[in-house]
Amino acid sequence: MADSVADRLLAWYDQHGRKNLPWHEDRTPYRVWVSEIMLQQTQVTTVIPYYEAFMARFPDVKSLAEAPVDDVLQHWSGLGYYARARNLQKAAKAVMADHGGEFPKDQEQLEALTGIGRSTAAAILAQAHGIRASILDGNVKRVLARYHAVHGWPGQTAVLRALWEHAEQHTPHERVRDYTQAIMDLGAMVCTRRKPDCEHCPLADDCEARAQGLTAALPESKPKKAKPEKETWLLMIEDDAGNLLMERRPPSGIWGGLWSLPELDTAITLDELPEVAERELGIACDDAQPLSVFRHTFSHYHLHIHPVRLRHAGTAAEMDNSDLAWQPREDAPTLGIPSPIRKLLTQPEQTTLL
DNA sequence: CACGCGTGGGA
DNA sequence: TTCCCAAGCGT
Repeated sequence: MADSVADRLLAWYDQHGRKNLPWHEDRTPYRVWVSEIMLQQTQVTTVIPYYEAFMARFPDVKSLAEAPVDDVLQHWSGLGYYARARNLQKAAKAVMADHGGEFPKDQEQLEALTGIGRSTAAAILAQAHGIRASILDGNVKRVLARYHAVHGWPGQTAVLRALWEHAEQHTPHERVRDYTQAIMDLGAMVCTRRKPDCEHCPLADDCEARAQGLTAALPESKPKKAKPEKETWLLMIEDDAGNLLMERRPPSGIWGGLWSLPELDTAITLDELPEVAERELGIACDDAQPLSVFRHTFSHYHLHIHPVRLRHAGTAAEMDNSDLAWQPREDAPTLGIPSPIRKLLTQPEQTTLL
């Protein structure tokens, strides 16, 4: 009989595993936690520079808890899934208020923190404390779905239950920290979604998917729907000094909590625009000019964006509305701004024409 | 439970 | 150009 899955993964990890990622040094619960949240649905190479900057600005839970939310969102700007950033700070405040500034070493209490689910809680326990806990991220799901030839899409309850069961069965009692990293690394480096490198896989000998010729077919993926087309109108209101009017988006929905251009979700004529802007925003403007329409693709839909330029005569006064702010067009470094909007502001001529 | 939530890179 | 995906979680 071959060595256990854990033994083979650990031996492979010693030879080939990733050990020099930024969050591998000084594995405090805080540093592990921030890395795990950033890495949710986000690739390692994307995360690295964000992680470095975030840690420099917010070196510990206390600094994160006490920071202005716009400061946190600014450091998340471009990473996507912005609820993660808001939840991160909410959890940091809870750690300060309810746990004396120390992360609980308990799965249940970790999961009670906003944004920490079963897998992230386990990762913190295993990586920061070496406590035996099982993770099940996309990499592990793929490895286990193939090794055990689990059919069905991982969103299905029965499939998820089976995968969690396998994950817990394989988790060793020793070297949990390395094992957790090892099985993720195998999924990321060998047992990849496309073109898996089975020749160099330590689990190939008794991999069920390999034996049955199902490697490419597993894990199965959810049947997808066509992306709907949506439309929106964005107001680029500029004053005489070249400042643009920005508006904070509502906390839920796309780009929640970030700063963007004032938005209208219904078409209106250019003639009506100044009146609507005055009524909705309290800003007097004129000279409405349509710019080139462009299309931005999100995960679940396409968005046709109609930018309209408006002029605000005079220089902007202080706003009494905290969800509106005048910002220089070139750089708005203290605010979290979504990438497509940032692009529109800084290089409007380079946006794709329709 | 199904869906909403972003972005940049690769095929 | 277009599609798909990558260290999930909240609702």
